[in-house]
Amino acid sequence: MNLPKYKVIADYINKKLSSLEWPEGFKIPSETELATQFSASRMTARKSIEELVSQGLLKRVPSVGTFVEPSQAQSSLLEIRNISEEIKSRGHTHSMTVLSKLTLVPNGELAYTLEANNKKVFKVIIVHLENNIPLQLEERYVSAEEVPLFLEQDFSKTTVNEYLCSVAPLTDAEITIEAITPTKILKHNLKLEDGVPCLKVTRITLSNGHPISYAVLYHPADRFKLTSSIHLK
Amino acid sequence: MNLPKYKVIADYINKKLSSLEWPEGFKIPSETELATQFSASRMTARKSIEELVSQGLLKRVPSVGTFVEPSQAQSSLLEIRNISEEIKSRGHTHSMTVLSKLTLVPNGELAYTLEANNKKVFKVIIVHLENNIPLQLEERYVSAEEVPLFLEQDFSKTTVNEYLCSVAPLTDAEITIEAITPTKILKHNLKLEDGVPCLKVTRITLSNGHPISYAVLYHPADRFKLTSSIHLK
DNA sequence: AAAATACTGTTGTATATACAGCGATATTAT
DNA sequence: ATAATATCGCTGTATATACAACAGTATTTT
Repeated sequence: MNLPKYKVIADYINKKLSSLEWPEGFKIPSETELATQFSASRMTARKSIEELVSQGLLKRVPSVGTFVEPSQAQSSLLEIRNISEEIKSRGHTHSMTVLSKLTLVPNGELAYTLEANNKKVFKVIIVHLENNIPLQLEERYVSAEEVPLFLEQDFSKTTVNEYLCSVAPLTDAEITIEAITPTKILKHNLKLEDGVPCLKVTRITLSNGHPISYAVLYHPADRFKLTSSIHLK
Repeated sequence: MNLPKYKVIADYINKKLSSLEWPEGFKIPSETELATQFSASRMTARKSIEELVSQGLLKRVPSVGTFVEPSQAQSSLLEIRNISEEIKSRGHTHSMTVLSKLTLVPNGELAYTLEANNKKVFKVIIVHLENNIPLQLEERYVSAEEVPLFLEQDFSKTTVNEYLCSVAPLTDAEITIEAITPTKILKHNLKLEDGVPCLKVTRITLSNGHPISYAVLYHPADRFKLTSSIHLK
């Protein structure tokens, strides 16, 4: 690993925050102090702090100092990935059908988000069924570099996410939720009635700062809701 | 006005973007070009660009250039309540129109979720506009018992959430997200084209274990995405 | 004792500079 | 023609430096 220096400093601060060594309201070392501590220039230390400020973890008060913010509400949106669990918890049967499985070299946005320029990416398309009725179409792209044995798995038995969790620590996720009008193919695969819109959930998953998976999940609007409980601190 | 120079440059870029002079996909001038144009240093021009990148308006591709992103509303899930902040952070104007304001005694599910059997509940319907284009229809039910002075507020100036936050600590939220086909009234109020589905976000907010608000937020699918970054512990 | 003043620490803005990494293009060699 | 090589442009990181603005504290003056 060869992280840039400002990341190193940001990681250091992050650790202090997550360990609560620097609790809510704590005044963290000044830019100058951090700079000398890490033999960096003040501007570099500043950049680290600003990253955390933009994440809402710190707050700056001009002429006074930088302080630890109250910890944010955390969303349990993670449950999205566990469609299998969710179906089983309703006492229904969950099954999967693998529609396709292939290797490609992406270009454009996909290459960019997966940091896979001129590198191989695996793609699978899977339909998740609840009591044999389609509930989700999963279109999944996985970095071949990060997860080389991906295609050898049997995804009618193990879910993609279960497998990914077992081979790499998933550290970050970026989720986008949209409402869309389904394409013809989507309508066919999800056995949709005319006029039923779709929920489209796009999820980019990172493992230690590197993207390993790009998932697009489609749900029929008439059979699916996303729910999440959040405790606000 | 005595704006710092990097703000001046950022405003300049923003103007180019909102006027569509620099359309989606356009490669904007490089850091060096902007710097010389404004007689600033490269680092200052860079700071302007980075501000807009963090707002999702621009995207940088190392060694290649900086490009205009497709304009789409973005919101992190925790900021759902803060649509006003979100719009302002994009340098756009946020305005609200109150469509209706009334008191009712609910029955059925609403009475149940608000724990308001035979009790009064306030209802308001508000349209949120970004640059005078509707971006959200808010249908809000608030427990009269918990927030007795609710209807006396001017919700064309203060958002409902700002007010609720000021009178009660919001501790928990339960969010449901759906895709729906808009009703006629909804189509009219959000000025929707035919065939455009809607994102429907339902949020029940609790204060110390008691529900105080039931909100239904509708967003046009072609103008809005919900995004959320999550750090997985 | 109270008020005015100076000092120190911290963040905010701005510049000039340097080099690394990489994509794209042009040039040269095969 | 093709392949190897060099060059250029652009972003990314890093440093050293300078000054402004302001809060809080210490010191001096009244």
